[in-house]
Amino acid sequence: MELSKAYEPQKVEGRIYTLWEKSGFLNPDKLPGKRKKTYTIVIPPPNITGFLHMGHALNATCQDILIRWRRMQGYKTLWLPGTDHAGIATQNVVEKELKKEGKTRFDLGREEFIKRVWQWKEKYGDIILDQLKKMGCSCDWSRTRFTMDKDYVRAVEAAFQHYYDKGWIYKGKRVVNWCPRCQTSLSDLEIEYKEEKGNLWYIKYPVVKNSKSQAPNSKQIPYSKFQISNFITVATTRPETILGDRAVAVNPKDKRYKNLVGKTAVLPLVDRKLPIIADRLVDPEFGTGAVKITPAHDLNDYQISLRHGLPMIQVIDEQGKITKEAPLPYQGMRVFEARQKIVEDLKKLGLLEKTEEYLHQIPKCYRCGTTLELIPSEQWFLKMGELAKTAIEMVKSEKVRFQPKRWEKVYFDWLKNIQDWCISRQIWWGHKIPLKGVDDVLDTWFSSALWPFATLGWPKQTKDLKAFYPTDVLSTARDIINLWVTRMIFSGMEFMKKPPFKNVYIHATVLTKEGKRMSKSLGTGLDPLILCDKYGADATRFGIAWQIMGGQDIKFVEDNIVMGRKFCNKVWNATRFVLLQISNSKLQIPNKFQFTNSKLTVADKRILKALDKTIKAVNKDLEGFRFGQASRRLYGFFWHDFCDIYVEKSKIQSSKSKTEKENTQKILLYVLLNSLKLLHPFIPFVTEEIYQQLPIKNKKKCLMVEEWPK
RNA sequence: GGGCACUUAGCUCAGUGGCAGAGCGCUGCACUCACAUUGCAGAGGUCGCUGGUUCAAAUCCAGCAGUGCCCACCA
Repeated sequence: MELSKAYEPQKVEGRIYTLWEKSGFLNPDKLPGKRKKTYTIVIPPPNITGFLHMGHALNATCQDILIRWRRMQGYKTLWLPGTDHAGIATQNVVEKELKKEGKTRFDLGREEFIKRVWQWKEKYGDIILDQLKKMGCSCDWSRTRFTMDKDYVRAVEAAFQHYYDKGWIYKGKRVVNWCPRCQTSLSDLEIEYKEEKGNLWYIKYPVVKNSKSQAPNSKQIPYSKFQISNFITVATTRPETILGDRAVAVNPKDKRYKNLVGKTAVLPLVDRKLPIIADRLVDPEFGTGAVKITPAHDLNDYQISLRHGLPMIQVIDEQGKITKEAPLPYQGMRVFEARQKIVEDLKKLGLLEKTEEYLHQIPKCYRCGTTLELIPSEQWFLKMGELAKTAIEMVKSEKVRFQPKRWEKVYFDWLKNIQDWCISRQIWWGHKIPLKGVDDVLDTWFSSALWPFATLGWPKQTKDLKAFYPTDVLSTARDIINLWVTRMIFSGMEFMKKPPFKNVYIHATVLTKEGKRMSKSLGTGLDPLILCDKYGADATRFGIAWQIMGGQDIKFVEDNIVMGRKFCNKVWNATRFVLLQISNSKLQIPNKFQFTNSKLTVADKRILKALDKTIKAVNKDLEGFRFGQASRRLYGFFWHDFCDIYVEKSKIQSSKSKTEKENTQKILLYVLLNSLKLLHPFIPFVTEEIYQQLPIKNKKKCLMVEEWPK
């Protein structure tokens, strides 16, 4: 047999992936041998709008290394793939398409629009899964799931019903984050804050003259029907919301305003009476120490309003426009427009004391970037009390372990201050809330929360569910610890009475060389498939794995992929050398014991010992999710111990006896074969290709199902 | 405002108490040799700064400076 002079991944990868698919070994039920213990990973389902980015590539590499390693160790391994319908994200993409045709989703109507989304899904939804194949991922494609499959819909309905029957789902009018563009409420976790320059406006509110007192300086002012005595100044970043004001609040300990508490202020432009109240939430250090209270459009103010029994007035609607509750001149104006006019009007009345520049965090929709409004709205909520308690307990008792451990803190901090989960969304693409007369759909994460067991057939008690639940590892990004991981944990406990996984591996974030976030919109993204084309999928995987050190973020440099490519070529060529040394007739793979009684040279003993040490160390590394250490160890062993030292020494044969020469040949083949096995989880294509071409007798059908070295 | 990380060679990073390391890049030499995607040799570092603990500190402790990320109701 003949290997080309250099390894050419383009000629190999497609063919080898087909070999794996045809072998059936991606499916745990078709793996050879008796396999009692299972090892399961469910993939974090990428959005159907998604394309593979470096984060996916890294996560896919980690998961595939683990799965291939365990598969070779004799586990019944399942890596279950799938995609998420990603409510808002997908709806937005399809809406953008419609926009090109000059249409909105309302032109089509709900039913027609959803049809459109399904068409889109059928056409593009699986692209990202094909990209995972290019990376060499050994998922069981026969079990691919989608969060809106018929069976999955049943799981979502069953889960909803369960919570409903328990009385944990309720309807409530709350001030929620609202995206005027997506026309839906959003949960706290779906907000992104962006720092923007704004102003802090200081506005003078007249104070009504106490009817009993005879203050000499009281007067009637032209713009108010009330007699006023003096003014109280409040500071605000959003003057347009004054239209919805219901009170002015100060801190109860603030001496400056002691006399004013209990009196009444007048809301400029509206001429509404506002009680002046005291509440501990008011920070006397900020602004003037007096704050306007707008219960309908601010979360703090809403809290305060509950304590003081203040009613809401909604002055901003779902479109982000001023409502009819406001005075006529402002009605129908967009928020920003109204802001400018109100500031002008206040200035004219001499009620604008001053304006300061102010840098603050503006809430944005994490899907479309539109500035969010806070508006009161009827929504469905899921009570979090018991569920949160269970979730905390699972991690505290170490039934679920975070890896690295420090991410526990993010998890606990969120759960300890948790609010009830707003599970309704006013979009069209998603799971309809299974109640009569409700058009809302469920938050995407409600269905994602069921992923580890709904994909295995729940609520039916399937064979798969019994065999593969709970899973072993969840490997995911840190930014969805609370959006997703937390919710899977309490859902798993609620419906399966067991946590959905034993380990949560929070992988590194891939940054640019400059330490910035990789993002498509900023043009700082890097397409892993381009790297695969340029250097090969193995090189890309190895280069990525090389950089995964202790969960530290990775400033990505291509240099490591170059290293990966060189390494694959080295493995290829070392094989060529070994094959030249051994005879052409098919050889039996030497077993370890054959060496123990033979006459071994110092070099022989050294390489065998080094191999042994490497096997043990790599196992330990992988058990601890230390992918970088494992790849460096394998690299060092193969390139230096094996190629530079042992192979080079083997070339000097003149002084050797016949036995020694035979030993050398056996050891070359033995070490090579074991190296291929050890390297296979990291660089599966090249090692499989070589294995397929090795002229040895007792071969398995694929290296993928060879026995892991012991 | 709170939290979590990070700072070591030109670049990207290992090393967590005992002679400063890797990959990439760079310099020189070597292609009838498995591999020039190679081999051999080499240059390159006050381990962010200041103190402390120790026989011994890149490593442990304290403080400072800088960078990044996350959370948060300061209007």
